[in-house]
Amino acid sequence: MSKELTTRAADYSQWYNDLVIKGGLADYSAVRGCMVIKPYGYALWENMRDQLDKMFKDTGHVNAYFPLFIPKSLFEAEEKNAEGFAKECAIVTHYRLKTDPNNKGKLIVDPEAKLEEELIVRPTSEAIIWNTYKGWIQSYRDLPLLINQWANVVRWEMRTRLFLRTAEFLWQEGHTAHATKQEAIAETEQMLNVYADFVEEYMAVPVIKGIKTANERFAGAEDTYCIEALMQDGKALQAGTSHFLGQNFAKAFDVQFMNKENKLEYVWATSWGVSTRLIGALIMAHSDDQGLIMPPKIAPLQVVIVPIYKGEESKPVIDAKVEILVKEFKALGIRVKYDNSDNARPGWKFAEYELKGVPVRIALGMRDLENNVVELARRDTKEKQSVSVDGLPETVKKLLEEIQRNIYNKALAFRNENIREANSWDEFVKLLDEKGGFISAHWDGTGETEDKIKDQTKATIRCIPMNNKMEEGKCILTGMPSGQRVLFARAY
RNA sequence: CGGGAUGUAGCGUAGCCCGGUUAUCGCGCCUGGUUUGGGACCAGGAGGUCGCAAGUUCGAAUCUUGCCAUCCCGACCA
Repeated sequence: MSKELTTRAADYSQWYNDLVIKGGLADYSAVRGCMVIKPYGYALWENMRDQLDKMFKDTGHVNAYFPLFIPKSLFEAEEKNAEGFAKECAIVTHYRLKTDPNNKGKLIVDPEAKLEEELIVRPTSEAIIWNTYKGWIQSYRDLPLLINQWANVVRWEMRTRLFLRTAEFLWQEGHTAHATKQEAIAETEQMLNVYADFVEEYMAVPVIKGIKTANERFAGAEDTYCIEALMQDGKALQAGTSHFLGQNFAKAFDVQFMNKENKLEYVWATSWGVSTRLIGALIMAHSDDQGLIMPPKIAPLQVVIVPIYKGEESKPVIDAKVEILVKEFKALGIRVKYDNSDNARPGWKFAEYELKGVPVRIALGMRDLENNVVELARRDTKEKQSVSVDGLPETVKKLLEEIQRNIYNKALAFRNENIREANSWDEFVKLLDEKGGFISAHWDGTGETEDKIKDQTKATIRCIPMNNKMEEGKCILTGMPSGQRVLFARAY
């Protein structure tokens, strides 16, 4: 099997596709715009999901599950939200097939099985959830309601890309209800921080926390908070969003509660989500021309051990030694695989596990055993060293931590090098075309100007950074006064 | 959804323009052997709805039409 990878310099998009496919994360499917997540990719998602799930629960949330289908009348209740998603909805109109009388063996939609009311396949679940919450919330004592669901959603995208934008994808969506505006805003901010902590600490991808402009805001939200990451090609990627929904959904679905003063009030809402898109961010933030680079904390496999044997008699000796090591690794909670399969030689295995991004590789043969050492190779720097077998699990544990730090620091340095200030339109355009990355610039605060900049350069305002420095200046396009810089970038 | 490209064994491909024996080659796979410190070698072998469906023809991988999927560019997009 040819495992030649396209290089980043030759064709960045193709490089990305090659990593996803040849790295065994996902496959194309027979369904337009939908992909198959393969076991290796799904194991990565499971590790991400499990950690996030723990963090959600640590902040007081519980999981539930709501239906895939949403009656059209519910879907349209919150107008802005419905409008925002209308163009990308899949709709169920019938509930039965029948044999084609004119073409035996083929099926057609039974025209007599038309639904009274069409069902929308959820692009997000606010509608069905708020319709349900109406029945669950009567008093301030029922609040806050802090629920998350792990689910699939469907958005009928015109153009899809593996993990980054597919018609169906996996995600989690948190939907909370609160008695006060302040509490809902605090929740929105808290979950943004949870996302940022997760992405930085576990995925080793540095993010910028910020607030979206009105143009980029979630349909139906009062405010959308986001974390933005930078990819190696200089394009930004929205890695997660957290929305303060105000009372928009409470009013649309008539969700009121009795407060302590015995007065009816509409509840305050938030929603927040991250998706399998994060896997795309992970790939594009760290990987190189040899393949994927997995951050140890969420890598499906942290360590692979490859035996190097000469003749049949040495194999059992190495197997026996490794068996002990594997037990020790597992005792320390290290995800390890011993690949003693006989159908590939060591060199082939080395290349294969580099492609898959396994953080640490251990090779050992008789020569090593005699000297009580192994060859320890790290994926991020490709460095190899000979280390003692004594205390090896601890050595590896420390190395995994070091790799996690290193790839984060590398991504952070790259991100920081690629935030540049622009003080004129010419400079802005030049930076965008020649360097990419985030461009920090003044903007007059209007949607019109933002649209014009987007039309002319394809750059959008990624966010207004949190705790942004206030600074008088002039909008790079219109010259109108501006009180702070915002971050522009071309984005995925 | 518009423009461009692609689809032949698990992967990568030749053949297609100009229709005509048994569809080419490499990798991988299976068997046996030799091997194993950076993508091993020898010998033998298996594997094909030529993306799908109609049509033209004595005859279609090759020509025509429709459809499906993928990639790139655009439009679109929390």
